[in-house]
Amino acid sequence: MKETATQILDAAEAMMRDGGYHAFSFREIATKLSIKSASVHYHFTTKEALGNAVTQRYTNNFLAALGEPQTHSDPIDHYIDHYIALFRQSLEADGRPCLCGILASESGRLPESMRDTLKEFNSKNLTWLEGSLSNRQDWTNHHRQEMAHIAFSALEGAMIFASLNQEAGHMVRVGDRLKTLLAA
Amino acid sequence: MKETATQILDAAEAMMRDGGYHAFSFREIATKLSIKSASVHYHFTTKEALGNAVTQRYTNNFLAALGEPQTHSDPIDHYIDHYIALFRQSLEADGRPCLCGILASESGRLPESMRDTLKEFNSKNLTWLEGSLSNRQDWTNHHRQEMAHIAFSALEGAMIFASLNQEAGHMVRVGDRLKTLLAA
DNA sequence: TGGAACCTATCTACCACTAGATAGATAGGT
DNA sequence: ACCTATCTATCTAGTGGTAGATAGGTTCCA
Repeated sequence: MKETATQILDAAEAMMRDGGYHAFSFREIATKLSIKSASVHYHFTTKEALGNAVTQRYTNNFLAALGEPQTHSDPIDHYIDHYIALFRQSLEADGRPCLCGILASESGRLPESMRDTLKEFNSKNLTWLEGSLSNRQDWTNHHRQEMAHIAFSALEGAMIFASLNQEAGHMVRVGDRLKTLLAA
Repeated sequence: MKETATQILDAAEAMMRDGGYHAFSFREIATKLSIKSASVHYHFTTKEALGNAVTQRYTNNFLAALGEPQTHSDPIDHYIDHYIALFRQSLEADGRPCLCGILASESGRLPESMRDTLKEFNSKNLTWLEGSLSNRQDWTNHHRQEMAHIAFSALEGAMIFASLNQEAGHMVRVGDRLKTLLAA
């Protein structure tokens, strides 16, 4: 059996990816794990602390799965496939979109500390994407940056769209088309 | 002075665009308008009703501002500029992103009726975009559809990203680059 | 005088969070 | 080997506060 703290993180992540930070409660997590909400507070003192823990774990997992783009010299398709596959997996594994996209969209009512974590997720993703485009030497730095922004935005947007329609296919099509745009 | 019902819709829309459906309350709206929460219930019986009213008004305003793309024969830049300008305005007017993007991202915990309204917003936007691409006769229907999907997803994603960073510039850059991609 | 708009007062259910207790495991000293 | 102290993880019971919602009264204008 997994550690309780891990189970709490898992449950909170699932709920946050369903409806964001404001759509879950300690009680709901407790009920799901057949413990009391006080026990959830034992592991994570405040809701903000739990939210940050979930977001940080998600970010770390995501970045770890990305790896370092600079160390390879594969063709660009390889990176883009890899990147898109991660987003796709996130959605197809349990029908829930990327945590950080969801949280970013309610950033206006999020604790400051969580906004910082989200900004880090975004900037690290962009850095990775820009790095993976570095072997497109026919592009200027500025162009690479912009294309990275487009790719990231489009994937986040597509995932949200796909989750509303419960249709991972949309995500896949946008991803494929994006790949041809970036590798063309 | 505006009608109370309209003021309620305005306040609710602002709050929903800050943090989504779960991040505002009748009491909060009442306080902002210096009335009591019971009076808000007089105008909108349930939260779901208010949420739907806000979403439907937003959708209608947005679609009305879009107009009918088929009736013109302007170059493609015109449509895209027009479309992007709407998203941009939404963000720059009050620093808040598109309502429907935010709500879509918490669709997992939204009343069914609101999900339907959101799907309508999305499909009508895509129809409009596809229509505006119809004078790209060098593209197949399928290609036009995919490019419309990409454009829509990228703009929604970019807006969410921009709102997190309080930086409308990002939105603008993605929009411009997108335009060149569609008009190229 | 009747109805629209708003009120007071209240309800039930839930929220995040805390205090205090307890069972069970672990560790250290004698 | 036993005792003591501490730690972990959970509990019960409760805090003050807020959620959405409602019944019934007041005000005011046409």
